[in-house]
Amino acid sequence: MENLYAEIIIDISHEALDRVFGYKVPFSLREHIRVGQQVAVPFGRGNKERKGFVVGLSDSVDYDERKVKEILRIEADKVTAESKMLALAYWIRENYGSTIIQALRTVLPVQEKIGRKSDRWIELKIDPVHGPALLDEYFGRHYTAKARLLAALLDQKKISWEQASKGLKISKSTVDAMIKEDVIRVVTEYYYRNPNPERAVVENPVPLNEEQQALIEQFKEDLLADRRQTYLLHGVTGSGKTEVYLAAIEEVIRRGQQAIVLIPEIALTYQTVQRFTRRFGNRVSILNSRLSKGEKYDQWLRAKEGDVDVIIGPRSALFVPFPNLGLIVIDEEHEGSYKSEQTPKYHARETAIQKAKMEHASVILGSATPSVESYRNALEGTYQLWELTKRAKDALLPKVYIEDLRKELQSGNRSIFSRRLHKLMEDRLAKGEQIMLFLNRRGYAGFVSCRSCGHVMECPHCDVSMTYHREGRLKCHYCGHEQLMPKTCPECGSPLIGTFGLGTQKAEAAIHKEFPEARVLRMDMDTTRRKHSHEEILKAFSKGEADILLGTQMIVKGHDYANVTLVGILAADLSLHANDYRAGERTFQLLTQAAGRAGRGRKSGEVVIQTYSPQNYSIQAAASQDYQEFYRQEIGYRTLMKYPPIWQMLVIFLTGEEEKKVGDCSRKAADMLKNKGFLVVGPGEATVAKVKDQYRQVIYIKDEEYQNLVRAKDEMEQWFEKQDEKRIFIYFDFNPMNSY
DNA sequence: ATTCTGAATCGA
DNA sequence: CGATTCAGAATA
Repeated sequence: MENLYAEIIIDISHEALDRVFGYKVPFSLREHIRVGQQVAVPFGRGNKERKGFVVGLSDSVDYDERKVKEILRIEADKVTAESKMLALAYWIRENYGSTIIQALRTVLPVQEKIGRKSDRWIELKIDPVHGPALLDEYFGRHYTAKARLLAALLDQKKISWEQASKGLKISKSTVDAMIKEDVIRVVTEYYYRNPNPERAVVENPVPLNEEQQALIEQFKEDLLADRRQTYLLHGVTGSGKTEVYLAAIEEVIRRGQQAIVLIPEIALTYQTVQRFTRRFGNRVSILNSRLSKGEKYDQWLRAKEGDVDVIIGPRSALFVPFPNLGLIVIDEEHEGSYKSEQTPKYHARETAIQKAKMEHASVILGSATPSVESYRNALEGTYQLWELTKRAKDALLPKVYIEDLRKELQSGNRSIFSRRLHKLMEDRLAKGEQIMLFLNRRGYAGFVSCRSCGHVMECPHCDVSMTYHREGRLKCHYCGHEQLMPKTCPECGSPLIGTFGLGTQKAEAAIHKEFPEARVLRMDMDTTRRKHSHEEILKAFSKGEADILLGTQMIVKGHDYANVTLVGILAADLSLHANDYRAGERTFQLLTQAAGRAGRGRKSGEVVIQTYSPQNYSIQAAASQDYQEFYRQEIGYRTLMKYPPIWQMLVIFLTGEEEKKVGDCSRKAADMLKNKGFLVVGPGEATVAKVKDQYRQVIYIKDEEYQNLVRAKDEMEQWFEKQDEKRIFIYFDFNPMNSY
């Protein structure tokens, strides 16, 4: 018989090992080995045992046959990657830059098989007709334990092991004896761990309005005509996007297919799951990092075995192995959390579209403020544009004021509240209506500096200012370094050293000072550290336990409060001055969403946006709730500056301990790339030029074609290999979501 | 990532 | 000159 060989990817993430190795399949594994399985193999000079993925099987090997080693065994407790997952992993590696093993780990977020949970039941094996006779016999012989169990079984048919041992005090030997007598039997029922806490009470769907119905009709038509495409569902807050998702998923389930629903963050899981469970019952589950290993594995298995139709989760839930995927929904598709922060830095939206293409499924992207990329794709016809223009019920758009903080300062108002916001807050507090205050806390809130000499306290390992925390401690957000706040300035010795900028704690203090009667709930990193504190705070607020909810971006998402009639955005600019090309887009999205929180009930709402740049188009467009106008301006800027989505951009990020080496290497790399004809910007220092004592340089490459950037990445990798700089590390990020 | 190898360095 | 250290190569 011919030999069988396997192509194997070794589970070590290193460029030099980023290729297949041929191994002999021993005779004993011949029948069992499959592509995608994880195996143990001897590797390296010491034949150290390593894990690997089988990515191919063949009857020949492209290597000196005498040197080919044998596979040791198949790893039975590891999950197998299906071939479609392997294909997706290769696509991710190609398009985002990583080793294949990193890509494989990405598409297999659940790797470990965990033992199944089960219940043991004791059942009667004999015909109950003979029960009373046997019971008499037991009593006659004073077999009290046996009699107790038999009596209970005659009464209940089926008793759990738990109840038998704890409640009836039956020992295992009694059970064993009765099994031997063929009187009873023990059955083991396996069940899935279920992390969905919702009771499956299915309600009738809310009837769709005309707009929604038209979209679903088109979706049905496309399914019938075997057209699969990506739809961009653009609908203002409160226009009923979720109803469209639900109806589309229902169509897909009706055809025996399954759906994946991606949400931007875990905090939104609870409310989403609630709505989906009300529609689809217990065939809805969740998959996210908060689940235990066992729960994760069970959800993965349920999906694979067809026990659920819908899986809800963040980015990584994209990789659930449904047997017949019909639809992927990406809610709030503009959110930055859909881009992975670790290598491979894949974008869940693009990857979902690729996955859908491979599996012949549809994709629905939903947002009130679509990403510029997606909206452009929709306008160009790459995606199908779906618009929802009517707000559900009779809710009105809120009235929005822009307040110029420069003018406030000129007229002597040094408070964090503009006069208008102050007046409106007084009004709402008097009427007993609720207020949300939103602090766009990105950037320099809470830094410590000296009023005499201007010295700013910086982290000794990173090139950033340290943030003030309670109890006089200074913390670095980049490396976690902590030190005590000095009493005097370390530069000039002046005692006038203190915190500046606007943080949530400071804002809370200001509210207490100006509105001493108001009850305030603060929601930020500090107050939501505990597991469910997030939900608790929001629940308390919705129950009316506070008048004012003060918080960072986390308060603007998803929640509806009928009694909130005033939303204040204390400093709209902070996100505007981030140094990346998405700053305007992010500001528009944040402001639009924050404004959308006002007046979700009967009462109409008002929104006050406080800013130092009242003329900025992102702020203006957000105030008038005019997405098209924002898009028109933004796309003009992107075109002018050759930024995505008009052009494509690759960030090459180099770090190392020796400042000069990193600089030299970056310069040489940039020169090399320029010589190859790429449009190179840089190299330059990263925004934060040093983190954890590692110096950071960035090079930007722009091109009209994404594939050329992939080529640039490949060129860079090859070139870097030759440089032999062991102490420098490079990372790639395509069309980045954050600044460098 | 880990191991093995051979060259470079060290100490007597 | 043997022992020790270290960078480099190879991994099937």
